[in-house]
Amino acid sequence: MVGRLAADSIERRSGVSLWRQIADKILQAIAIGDFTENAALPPEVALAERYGVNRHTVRSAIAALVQEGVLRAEQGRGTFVLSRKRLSYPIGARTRFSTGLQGQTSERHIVLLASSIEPASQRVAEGLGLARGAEVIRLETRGEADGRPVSRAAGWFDARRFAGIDAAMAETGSITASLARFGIDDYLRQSTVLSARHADAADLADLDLQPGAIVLVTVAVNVTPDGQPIQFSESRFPAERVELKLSAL
Amino acid sequence: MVGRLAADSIERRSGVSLWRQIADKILQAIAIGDFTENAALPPEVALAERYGVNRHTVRSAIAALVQEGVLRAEQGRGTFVLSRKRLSYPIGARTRFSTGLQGQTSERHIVLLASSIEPASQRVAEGLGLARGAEVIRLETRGEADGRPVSRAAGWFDARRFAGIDAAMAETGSITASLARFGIDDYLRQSTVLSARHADAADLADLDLQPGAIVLVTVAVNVTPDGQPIQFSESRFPAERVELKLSAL
DNA sequence: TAAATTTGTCTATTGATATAGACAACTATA
DNA sequence: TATAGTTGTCTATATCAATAGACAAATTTA
Repeated sequence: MVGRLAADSIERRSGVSLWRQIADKILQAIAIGDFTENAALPPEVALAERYGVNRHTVRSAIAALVQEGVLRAEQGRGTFVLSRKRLSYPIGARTRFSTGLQGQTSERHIVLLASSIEPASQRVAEGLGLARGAEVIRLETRGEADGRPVSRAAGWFDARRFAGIDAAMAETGSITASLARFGIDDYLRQSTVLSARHADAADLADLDLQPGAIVLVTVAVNVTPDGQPIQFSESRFPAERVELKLSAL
Repeated sequence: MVGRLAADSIERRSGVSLWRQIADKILQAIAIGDFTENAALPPEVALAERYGVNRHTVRSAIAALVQEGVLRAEQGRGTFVLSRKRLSYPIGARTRFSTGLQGQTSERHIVLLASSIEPASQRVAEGLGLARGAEVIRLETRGEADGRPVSRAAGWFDARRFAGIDAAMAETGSITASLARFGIDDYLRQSTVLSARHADAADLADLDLQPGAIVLVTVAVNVTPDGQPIQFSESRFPAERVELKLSAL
């Protein structure tokens, strides 16, 4: 089934280099739990044989993962798994950043990277039920768990209703707490649309990824319990570090 | 924003070739609605300039998408968009294949590709609440909409409780209808875990993809209204043709 | 009809990717 | 202390990916 390391399947002249494909497979095997932390990877020659490629090609894949901080290679001994399994990020009616990751990480927080006021684009206006061009506040945030970026999000709010939410966010470091200042005690996830793509230059910088990585993208609308839209957001998650757990369905 | 064609961001020596990255971006722009059906793409020289690559590199990307049936190039005239937007596949408490795609496609159905009886693997046993190694029935299916594959799934059922569900599935072409024969009138999605990866050889064949494509993967458990697990499943969706809409949370 | 625009084809060159083989350096173990 | 097993480095070669330039072929527009 999905991505056991035993899998055959390497595609030539696909536009994705063999070393990147093999790196992907190793990452997947780790995420799935085929290798626990500190476990030794099979030796390079064995991997090369398994995938039907040259040993040097396997070495390129391993070099990329060492660079990425996932593996550690020791001459004469072997190559070992450093990283933990993927975080399981919950998405449901009451998705909240920090509560969802409890138990999986010792530390997590949201950093406000930037904020601005801008006219609403077509899709933001639709999501928030505003006229196109109406003023909205945009908050750019990054979610971090144990010091590693696990999400990068842009959130839009009606500028008239939520004037000053940028300052509140900077102060509290929490969307939930910031909304509470505007009398929003509870909010629900109304809709979420999910897609995946290759990371672009912005993703690489924002999420500290290596080129060629895959990102999961969610576009969501949060509403008050009576259905009034309050937040439109687009979030990006590194597929190699995060899986999305759809809960409370 | 996500993948406006205006975006800069092409990564060199990433292990993903420039032509594949550009093909991805064009696909995304189409999916997002930047190009409607039959619309003309910008000329090759303009695309080359926009992405900062040679015209021949853009041509490689276009050639791949022509091969894929997404674009049509006409000498002297231009390059045109053939394919429709991505399907929006709903996932929620009551996810059903054919009801969910109503209105988006004129035709849709599930094909039973294979079935077998096998001992439950660790994760299947966990999902179904069975002992590891207990007999389970595996159904391999493909979802098609307007003749194009939009999903590829494996579903596992307790072999004792659902003996003969493979025949029922072959006959009815519907999981819901097959379960009804065993007295299951209603079932709910208990959990869904979502990830993304590069397509492997099996995905390419199963979903009729070109090498280098991305697949979304869901692993889910369906339960009866009183919480009894009845189905464990793993589904793969071509990210270029399908987005997942998380609904009714 | 002429000019401008656009895709198609060809040649040539450079750099990244992948293969092949040999051997050094380091570690663990018989 | 050999020996086997493993990662690290080097050279060489072939193929793919990307750049560069020129011109042909088809279509649209002035």
